[in-house]
Amino acid sequence: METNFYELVFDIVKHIPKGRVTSYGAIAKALGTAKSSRMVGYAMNLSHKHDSKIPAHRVVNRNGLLTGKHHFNNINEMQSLLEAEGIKVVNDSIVNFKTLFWDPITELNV
DNA sequence: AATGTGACATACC
DNA sequence: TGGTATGCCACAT
Repeated sequence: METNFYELVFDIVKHIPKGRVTSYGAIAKALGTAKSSRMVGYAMNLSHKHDSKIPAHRVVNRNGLLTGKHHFNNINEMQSLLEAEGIKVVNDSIVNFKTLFWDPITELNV
């Protein structure tokens, strides 16, 4: 089998509704490995290896800060993608992050 | 097997 | 308020 962890992460990220965002910790927690929040981001870094489209721009840290934008091809691209989804981003921070926050546990595991 | 690492999170100074 | 430090766990080497 493949590396389940990444698969699970990608699966959740791909299920993030358009115009919504979530945090690494939330995903990790949804996977049952709340402590591996770092691995979630790590998985995203490898997302480019996966042919699947991973909206990594919808995943930010607990502060709603676009910490991972530096890992994109273009730093501006992450914010542009978010704005394209209707998400307001100011100073690399997501506006109304708490409102736009999408909890995979609540949505996927009702 | 052991060591290093990290797109986080939390605590402390 | 902000930088530093540690924990944490799964993957990479």
